[in-house]
Amino acid sequence: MQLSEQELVRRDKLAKLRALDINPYPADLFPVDHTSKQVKDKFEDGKKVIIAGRLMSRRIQGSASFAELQDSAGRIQVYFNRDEICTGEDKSKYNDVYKKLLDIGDFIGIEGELFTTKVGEKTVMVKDFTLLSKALKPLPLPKTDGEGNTFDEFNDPEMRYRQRYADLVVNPNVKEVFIKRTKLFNAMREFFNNSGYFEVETPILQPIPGGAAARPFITHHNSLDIPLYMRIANELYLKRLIVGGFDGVYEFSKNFRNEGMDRTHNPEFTAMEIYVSYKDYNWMMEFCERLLEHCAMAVNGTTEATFGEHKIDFKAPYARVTMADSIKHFTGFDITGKTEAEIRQAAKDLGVEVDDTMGKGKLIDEIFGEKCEGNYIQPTYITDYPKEMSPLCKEHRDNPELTERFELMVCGKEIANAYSELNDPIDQRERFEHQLKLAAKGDDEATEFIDYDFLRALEYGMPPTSGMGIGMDRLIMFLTNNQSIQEVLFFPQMRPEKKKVDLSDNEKAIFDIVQKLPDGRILLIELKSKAGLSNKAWDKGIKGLGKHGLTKVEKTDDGLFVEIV
RNA sequence: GACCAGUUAGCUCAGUUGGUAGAGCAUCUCCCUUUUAAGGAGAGGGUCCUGGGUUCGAGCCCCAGACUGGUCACCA
Repeated sequence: MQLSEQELVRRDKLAKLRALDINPYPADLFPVDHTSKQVKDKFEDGKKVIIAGRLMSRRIQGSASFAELQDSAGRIQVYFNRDEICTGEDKSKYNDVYKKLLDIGDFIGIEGELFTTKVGEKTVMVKDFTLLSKALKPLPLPKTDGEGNTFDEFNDPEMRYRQRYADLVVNPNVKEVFIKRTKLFNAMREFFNNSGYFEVETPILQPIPGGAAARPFITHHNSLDIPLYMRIANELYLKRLIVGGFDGVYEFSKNFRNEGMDRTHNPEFTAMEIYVSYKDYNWMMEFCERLLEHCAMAVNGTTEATFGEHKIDFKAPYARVTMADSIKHFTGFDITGKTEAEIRQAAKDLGVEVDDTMGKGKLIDEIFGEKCEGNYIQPTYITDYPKEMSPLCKEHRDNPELTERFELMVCGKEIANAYSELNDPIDQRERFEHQLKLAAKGDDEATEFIDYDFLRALEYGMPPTSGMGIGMDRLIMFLTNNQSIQEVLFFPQMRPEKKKVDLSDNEKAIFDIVQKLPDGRILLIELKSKAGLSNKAWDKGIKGLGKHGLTKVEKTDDGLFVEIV
């Protein structure tokens, strides 16, 4: 492993600390009694506090120094004064340990007294300090001035996502996003629990990946010798629980889809699904808007949110538009009562790309996606989707071509999807079979598995039920104004980091020659001609060997020599 | 999958027609007892993403590749 100069310096300091009999990684608990925030909130001159955290900045002025300590709650200024820390003759704890052997990033514990500086900064006067953990790698440390301008921000997305731990230490706004994420989950859970619904866990490893159409991750169970799939949705399992007699069940479900990755898609993501018996989708719309209003308040303290250029308001109620009305409004074309051929022609006339594998439902969805979806900025329910694209949804009570389904659109993106759930087992079986036909025809969005156990459950009888799924990652993106899903996942999926090759071919070729020399030493010119490499290859090779510390070039009066180190 | 952009010191970034690789912060040494992007003086630190090619000479030009970001395509 190649260490940078700064890393070597820190390892050297580690050794010096040990030589002074200071354990850089002590086992003892440190009796912290205040956070940085508590120090500031309950500030009293002269109060004794014990705090701990990372040393994040230092301004050393000879025998006194100001520094900043960062803990989970923020930062607090601390003041190191030589004569306060070293009350006797021996000043080495300040002069050597503090000034020379501590670094930015180290965890230290401090016992001190509160005071206010001449410029009015609440500060902890250090009476004694303890090294709690030495940092061997320098943090990518941004600086912020008095006006909040940040300099040298650690902002390379690749580095930030690969080293989220460093990102969280140096970018406080990143931590804020994840705090809000957890607040969202807590608020939603609280809302459901207060409504009397029951949080459950259902299988992640499923023999049949149902409840959605997506390519699953496949794995294999050795003892059973069967394929298993990582769930793409949990819908069919939650419905089984409604069959089993629960009134309302919900689950925060990590789902896995083996599809493309981009700004809004990660292979694993979190959906919340809830099913409530004896309700329909109209009730669910009312429930959903109350839920989101509650969550927005809990996360941001207001129902309003900014997303990119848009101001959105989660205050209930939300507009409701049927899909047919929406298409009519934005295209002038009325899909009501039209045949598949007529709709296909209309799509072509509107410039929407369609092909012959698309059924009626898919065609309507394409038109909606292309011409309408993007227009809904404020939360809006789009209702009454075509039957063909909703195989788990109950037929509309007034129109057999439609389903009782809504999606909630925000900023042109879907964040919730809900049905009056289909509970007619015979209809459900026919819909599944129809999906199989669509899949055979080439529709890659059609489900190609039939879950017969789920059909058996329905045959025992499922009460009328409304269910809803919410994309939690998307929702938190809206609530924190992040355009990328990677910003709201601690550890977004990345390609593995490339492993460094030990020696390149050029380096090997040259090193082989050097190794075979009787005295391990040769004129550089001679070695170059023996290697027979192109100028560039030679240059790269010999420099590379030097870097790896395998050979060195020595200049003497007789010329340049290469020798083995 | 396609196209565009990027990859240079620990971090953020410059880098001239192709001619000894730079700055700020960080690091190291010295000075400094109420500073706050502290200050002053000095020093060290580089696989210019990788591999080929052109050239007397490549961070820069050409080819291939890796990774990242963006846009599009895909995505119940």
